[in-house]
Amino acid sequence: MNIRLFNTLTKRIDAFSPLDPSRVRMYSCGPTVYDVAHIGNMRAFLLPDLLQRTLRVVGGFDVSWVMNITDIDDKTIRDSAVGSEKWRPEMGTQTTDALANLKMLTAFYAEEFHRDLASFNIIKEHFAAQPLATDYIPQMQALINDILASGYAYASDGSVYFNVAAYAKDHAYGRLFTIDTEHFREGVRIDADEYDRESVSDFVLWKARKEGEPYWDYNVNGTNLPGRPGWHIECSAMSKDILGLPFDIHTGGVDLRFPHHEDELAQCTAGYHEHDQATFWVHNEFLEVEGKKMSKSLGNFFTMRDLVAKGIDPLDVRFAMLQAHYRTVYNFTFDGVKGASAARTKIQDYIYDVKERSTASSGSSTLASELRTSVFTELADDLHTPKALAALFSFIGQHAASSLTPDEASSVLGVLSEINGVLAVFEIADRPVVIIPDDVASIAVQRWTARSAKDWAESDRLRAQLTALGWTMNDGKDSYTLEPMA
RNA sequence: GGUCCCGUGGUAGAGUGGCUAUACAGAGCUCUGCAAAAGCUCGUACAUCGGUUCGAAUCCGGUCGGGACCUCCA
Repeated sequence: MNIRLFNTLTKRIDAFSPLDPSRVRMYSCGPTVYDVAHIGNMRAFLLPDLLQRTLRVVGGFDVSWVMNITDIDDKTIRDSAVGSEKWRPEMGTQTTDALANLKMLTAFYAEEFHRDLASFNIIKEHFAAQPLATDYIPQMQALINDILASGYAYASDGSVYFNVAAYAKDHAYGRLFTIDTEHFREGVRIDADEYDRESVSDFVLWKARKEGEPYWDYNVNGTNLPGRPGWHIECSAMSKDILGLPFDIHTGGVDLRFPHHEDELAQCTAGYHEHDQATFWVHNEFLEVEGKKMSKSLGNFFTMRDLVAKGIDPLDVRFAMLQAHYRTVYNFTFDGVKGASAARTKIQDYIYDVKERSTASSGSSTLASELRTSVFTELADDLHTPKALAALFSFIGQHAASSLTPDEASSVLGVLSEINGVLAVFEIADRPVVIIPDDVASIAVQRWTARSAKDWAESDRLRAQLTALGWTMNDGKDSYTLEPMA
């Protein structure tokens, strides 16, 4: 099925097709590993996951998905410095080697990051690579050299800056973001002591070493400029090295459109002489919590760990996020997650029921292909997950599991499995076997006997006992089932 | 200061110039000894004030509110 995507570069929904028909190459801006992921981060990681899954399952493409890990920046340096309050014993023992300290801190949070991704069913097998910025320093330095050679950068006090004005004379700057040059930065406070650059809009490619910070030597025309890479250069160099330019899709949060992505693009044009770093740029909107911007000061800032500690299943959060389109602000609420949990359970139960009715065969049926088409059409339309879920619910409402023939059940199950290949919030499996404790089982037997004898008083007494033990007894026509109460 | 986006029922969240989103929660009904499950039905919605129109929640403008970017930020 053909996939359409909103492209920030063209500012409209375009039909997608990969440059190389054999595979889609996709790069996602990943986390800066100085802390555990919050739910806003999770939404940003959910978008590329949904996208790559949709490309595979709905589009039928092979996907090479790369998500970088930024392990060198102001925050990771700050938090890994000797004497940092953020240092935790689990990270190891700090030494006078600043780079080693940085590596310990970032390795610790990278590990946490992988755990958070896994809890969201974003699985490592889907990644072609998860490169660390510090492993690509030579490539970054080479790119900066190329940009210098092109005349779009200058060195100043040991740092190297990108010259936006010079670049803008020859190339479009502001392709992903409409820059209002008339009022650019008017009224915006600028840290006066921070820069030696020629223009406030110039951005740093290489930052001069500060005492006590990790650094790499960098030979520029015979002069050593010890320092570290700027943030934007990391993604340009890694995406080119791993995927090659231009590649198909670049993803990130809306906040990255400018300056991060705009600058990545400019660097690739200036240094690699590629007009397009990527042909499609896809950005997810932010989320709010209870209608307000998530912030620590408002007390509505939640990490995945916070939610898990509250007893929330991360997959319920994933499901809740699927109910909103990725390009709209999503209002995260605890009631919403509770509702999402109920809704997810309903579909999961349906899947169990269908599985029970299905045969081993995996044929096709009109019903199944209707379901497939209705859901896939929505996913193919700029990842419209809310409509995809609505289509799924409508199908379930119209086709109770009990109404399906075994062959239909088999084919429907196959389609549900395909759908779950994108949504990734269900399990396609037999209903888990409930382990019934002996005392519960024996009371149930007694109650069934009493009930069969129409001894309602005794029957109700025993039901109360089961309820007290946390079990619900469901009376059927000829038999009963027991299930633990939620 | 500039440039944008959004404001839908108890909640989350689609969509559309006149025709059921969907889900959760709630109410009623059916089925049941009772219950559970399941099925059926239902409810008060489109921030506000004007304008355009035969007709607007949907288009235009003002107001109020939330948010984004211009500055590290998913």
